[in-house]
Amino acid sequence: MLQTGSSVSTRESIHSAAAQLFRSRGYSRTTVRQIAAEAGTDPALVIRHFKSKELLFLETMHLTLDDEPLLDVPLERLGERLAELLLDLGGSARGVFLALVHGSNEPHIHDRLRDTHEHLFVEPLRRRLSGPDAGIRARMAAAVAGGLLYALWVAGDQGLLRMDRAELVSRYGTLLQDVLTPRTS
Amino acid sequence: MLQTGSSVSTRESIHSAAAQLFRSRGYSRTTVRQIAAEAGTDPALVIRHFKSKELLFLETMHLTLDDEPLLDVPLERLGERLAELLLDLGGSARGVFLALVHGSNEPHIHDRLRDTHEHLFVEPLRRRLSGPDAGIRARMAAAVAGGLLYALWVAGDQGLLRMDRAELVSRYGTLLQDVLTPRTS
DNA sequence: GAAGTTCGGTCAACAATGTTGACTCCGACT
DNA sequence: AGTCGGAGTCAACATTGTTGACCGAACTTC
Repeated sequence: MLQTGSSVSTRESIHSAAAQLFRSRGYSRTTVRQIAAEAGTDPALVIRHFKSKELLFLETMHLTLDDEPLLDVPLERLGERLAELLLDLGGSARGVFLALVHGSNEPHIHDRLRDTHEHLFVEPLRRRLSGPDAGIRARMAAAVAGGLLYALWVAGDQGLLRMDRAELVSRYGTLLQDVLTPRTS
Repeated sequence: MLQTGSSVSTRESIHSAAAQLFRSRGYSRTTVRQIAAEAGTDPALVIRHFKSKELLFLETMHLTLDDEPLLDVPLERLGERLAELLLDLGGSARGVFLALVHGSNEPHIHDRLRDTHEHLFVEPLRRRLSGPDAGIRARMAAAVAGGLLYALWVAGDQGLLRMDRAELVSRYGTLLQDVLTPRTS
């Protein structure tokens, strides 16, 4: 194999520098030259390694959720557990989510956001539900979950942000629970 | 008065051209030169009239909601009415909402989105509610409402988009109603 | 060991972007 | 008549993503 020693390390330098910058500054506000500088290399090399800024973005911005907590909880506590999961989702997840939302003006990034929404929220919930409208309920719960992240992070609702976490978990938990397993009033 | 005849008309040409382009192509994908061409004028004039592309964006992208339908409906049908309102919100409102969401990487646009969320959803609902937790319920309902628009337009959930409108109104209506006026189970 | 090929790296350049400044022009007021 | 202010035009600037030309080193092949 031809020398890959140096290439791998610089490629990874670019990758991690890009991930950090995209998370903290978003897609449009981070420049290829910034990434190159942070990685200690040349802007041209960034493009050479990842073809384009957009592909680099797509390669670095992955949002995953450990869905074990959603699987091992009894069905009647699924809403509460999901609420906990969402409100504990801080740090890097926030940056990735916002970068995807903000960048989704770009078609490919929009596709990525759609996929993320699907297999981050819809699918795990769908697997826990049964009944003819299980799909619909899963999608609605996913929309409610996304709505929480939207209100907190995208819209920046100060009222919700300042709320006591326990109360928010409780209220949003029962709300999600009602969507997932409706009370047949 | 000094000649304002021509200036007003070109200024309005720029305004409407910008509004249309921002709505259909978003903030980052519409260029000042495109706006100028559409308005039949010069890129420099666009900046001269509106100081910057961002200020032009803020001046054109306003999202308003006719909240009368939320005021004249009995309280126990507020959720359903809100769901109808959200799902009828098509056309230009969709473009403005998406432009704000996508552009809110920019701090000033983020402020605008926060204000819009506040006085489009939170305030009208807050006014219809009473009780010690009225503010919280209004904010949560606003988050759910935003979540619907997020799932439909930002994430582009195909499952929800293909759903029967009447069923979506019914399901989301009762969901919102439960948030606004909780059943004390 | 010599030649050659392939890849990482550097540099300069390109087109397109938002924005600015210099300059012209024309209508309005003194 | 003259001057003043704002609208319009044009050329330029810095910055953006991206490309192509070159260089050097390491591995392969004879």
